[in-house]
Amino acid sequence: MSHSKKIFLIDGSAFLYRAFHAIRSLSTSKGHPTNATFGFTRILLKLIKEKNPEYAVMFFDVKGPTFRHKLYDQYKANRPPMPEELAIQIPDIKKITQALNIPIVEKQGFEADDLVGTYSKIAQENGFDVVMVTGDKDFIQLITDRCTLWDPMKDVVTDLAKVKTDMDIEPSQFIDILGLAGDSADNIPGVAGVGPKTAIKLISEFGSIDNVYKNLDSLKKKKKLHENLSNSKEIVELSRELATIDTGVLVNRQMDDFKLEPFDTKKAFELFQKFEFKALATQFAHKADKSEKIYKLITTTKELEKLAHVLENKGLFAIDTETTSKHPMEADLVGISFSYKENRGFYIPVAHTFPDDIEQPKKEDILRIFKPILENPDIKKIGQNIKYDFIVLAKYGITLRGIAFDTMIASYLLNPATRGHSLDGIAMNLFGYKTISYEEVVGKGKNQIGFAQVPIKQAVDYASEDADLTFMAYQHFKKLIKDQDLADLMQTIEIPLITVLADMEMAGIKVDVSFLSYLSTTFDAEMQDLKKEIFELAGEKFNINSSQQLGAILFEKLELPVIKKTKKKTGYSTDVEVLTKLAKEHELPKKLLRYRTLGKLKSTYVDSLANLVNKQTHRIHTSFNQTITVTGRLSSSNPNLQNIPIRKPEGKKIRKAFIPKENHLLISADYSQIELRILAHCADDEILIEAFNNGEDIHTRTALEVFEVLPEFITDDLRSQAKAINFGIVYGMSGFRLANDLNISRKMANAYIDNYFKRYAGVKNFIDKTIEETKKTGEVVTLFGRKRRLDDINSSNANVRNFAQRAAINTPIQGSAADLIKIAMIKMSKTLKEHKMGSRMLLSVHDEIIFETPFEEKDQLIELARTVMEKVHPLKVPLKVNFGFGENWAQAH
DNA sequence: CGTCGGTCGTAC
DNA sequence: GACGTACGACCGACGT
Repeated sequence: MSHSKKIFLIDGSAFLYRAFHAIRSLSTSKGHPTNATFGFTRILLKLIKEKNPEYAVMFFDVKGPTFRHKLYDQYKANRPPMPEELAIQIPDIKKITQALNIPIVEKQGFEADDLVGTYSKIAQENGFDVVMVTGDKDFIQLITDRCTLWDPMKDVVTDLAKVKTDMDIEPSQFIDILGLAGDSADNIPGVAGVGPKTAIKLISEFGSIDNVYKNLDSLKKKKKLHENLSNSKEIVELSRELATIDTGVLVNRQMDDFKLEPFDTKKAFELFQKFEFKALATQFAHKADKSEKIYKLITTTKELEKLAHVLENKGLFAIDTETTSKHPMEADLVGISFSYKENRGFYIPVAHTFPDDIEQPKKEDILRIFKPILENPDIKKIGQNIKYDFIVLAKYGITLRGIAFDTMIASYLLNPATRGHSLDGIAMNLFGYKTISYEEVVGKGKNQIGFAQVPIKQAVDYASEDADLTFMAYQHFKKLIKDQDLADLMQTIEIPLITVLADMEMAGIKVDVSFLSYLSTTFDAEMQDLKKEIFELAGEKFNINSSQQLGAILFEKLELPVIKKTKKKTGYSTDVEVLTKLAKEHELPKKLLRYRTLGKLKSTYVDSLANLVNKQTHRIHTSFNQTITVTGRLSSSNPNLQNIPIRKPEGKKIRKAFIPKENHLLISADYSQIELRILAHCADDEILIEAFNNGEDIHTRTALEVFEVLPEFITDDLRSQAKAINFGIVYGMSGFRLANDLNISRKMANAYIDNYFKRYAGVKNFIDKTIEETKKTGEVVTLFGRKRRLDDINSSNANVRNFAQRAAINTPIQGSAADLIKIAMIKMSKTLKEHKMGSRMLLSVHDEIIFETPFEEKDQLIELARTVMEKVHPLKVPLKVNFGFGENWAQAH
């Protein structure tokens, strides 16, 4: 077997364009386009991965005229100039090529093609096999038994044999084909009426252009062709010359210059970070130098005391707990790690069950030694999602005090639009550091073990690293948070909120399990009946929960009218709107609607709630997530207690299952129209402010203004239409949507909106100003300085841009409301403690707080909560809180 | 057998 | 195309 060396000659310029057009839009969060860069990088990595080249070189065109322009002034004259979006990516692309250590060659006055041709020749003379990496057919002329063509995007190889069989020509004859056919992309004319097919036929028949013209007479039968050829002799010569790739460019590089070096991983990583190629960045993350890290296992009493002493003296450290569950209310402590300095970490095993010969310290000793420090508010603690650690430690009688910073929250505040603020991700982003993954330690799938079963030696590295990186991330984030003016928001709202939420999660809420099981049974009974009837109506059994199968029954078998398609156009829509319309003409959709309602309630609420009741507390402990939403709202999960039904009677039954503990009431405190009040404040709108100051019904007032009728003519229907308009304003509504909602014509809906903006001129002005400002700064800000970047507001895509515009209106309103209720919760928590109340806050549902209050405290609680919540922060309009109470959540509302 | 996108429906 | 913010159940395609 011969082992001649192989070199890859890459036509970089061709790939620029192909990558640019293959990926339509991609850009960094700051709006810098990266579509071409990404596509280019992908091709390059594919090449390297699949072909593992020993030698390679990348060629680019150089701006400016080439010898072809001198031959023919119209050369490439029809080409539009390179799009600006692409031009600005070229330096990026070159940087990446350099980081991957692919040599770049360019030469003034020549195209990449000519350099490929020249080096192809030189390489072969030096005994190399050559692969020309390009999608451009012109290169066929260069193919030899030692030189092939590879199109990496289509993964097609063209070699000598293929040229011969497919076209029945020698590669060198391909130039003559181009000469006859021309190339519209390069504005090379060729012969009129002769395209690639005719050209191939002619050349394969006659051998060359010369011979075609020598034998022109034999084509006389084909009159038109004969005529065109006769008229084009000069042009054909020119075209042929233009299509000829120059293989004799004067160049000065040696083959050895193209021997590849390993990637500059660090540089590549940094570039991928910069361009926000997350998967690639992860792939290129340099394993940071772990040798400088010192992680220590702490087991003896002496060591425990020494560590405690050091932590106390430092006055600031990161803490992380290892446990048996990711749900803190279910979790038992397995170990604790600390770090007070970068690259240092300490791990205290508490309850490992892996049988190794390391003796673990006694739990009582650990708690005794560390409790004073952990509970000392003057010793500052840093955590990554420290609410979790707070709850775990609370189970061991430790109240974590002095929480000063949470890296997860910092990451969130810096960019709330990012999904996920895990320590792994943060370490990657800040330091390009790849952490030991949780899976690496505990395995995954069915082989997964609990952290307690992890050998202590392994746990030391994993757990210490978490504390260490938390500390390091803190140092970085602290500065970033300050620089971005987020420190106030962090210190006065988000950090104090952590323990408030932890208390609420620990408190949980009691549920009437037997009532839930009764609901489950009755829902199920009705569903079974409906199911039978639906199958009879359909004439067959099918999966009712499958919208796809349902669509087939409704629209194909029963031939009901198709109202709308699903978004992806994959099928028929079967949502409520559609089924409600169909219900008028057929029983099946009617029954199905009922089935859906019950099924939803049963599976999403009744049954799943019953499963989430804690075995020890007999209550449901949701998680309030502080780092999820883009606007600053909280979210709730496991279960989500923020979307328990209320609007329809069957749904409302589920709220009856949420009950207070004995001798207590549930009290709901609900901000009235908080978002519209914030709008009134931000927009400084005369009518809105006046209406709220006078305590008017805001929807009625809107009806008066928009419909221009006298108060005595405002019907319930008009009021509810006005309500829809008010909602729409906050969400950045379109006439289309309003028309749909109100079942009126689009014209009418637009007229309402026009009228609204005429009357509420402050609101109109606020919307215009907000969008204008967002265009300049690229971000929106809430009353308390919470930020959300909206770079899409300058997008050239109207859909994307409109979306950003609506978000620009909604975010300050929704986000400021979130700020306010968070402050109210913090103040309420403090107030309840100061007054030594038996009442507890249990839940928060965006504009509502739920309390569990001893019977005798009811009036006091309401009075306190009213004061705290209504006076939470002065606005240009008063804040109003409505209270409800009762022996279940349905009554309290 | 897990993952993930699509569809649907619940809340504020 | 067409109103903001969430969570989650279920299906079905796809990959291991």
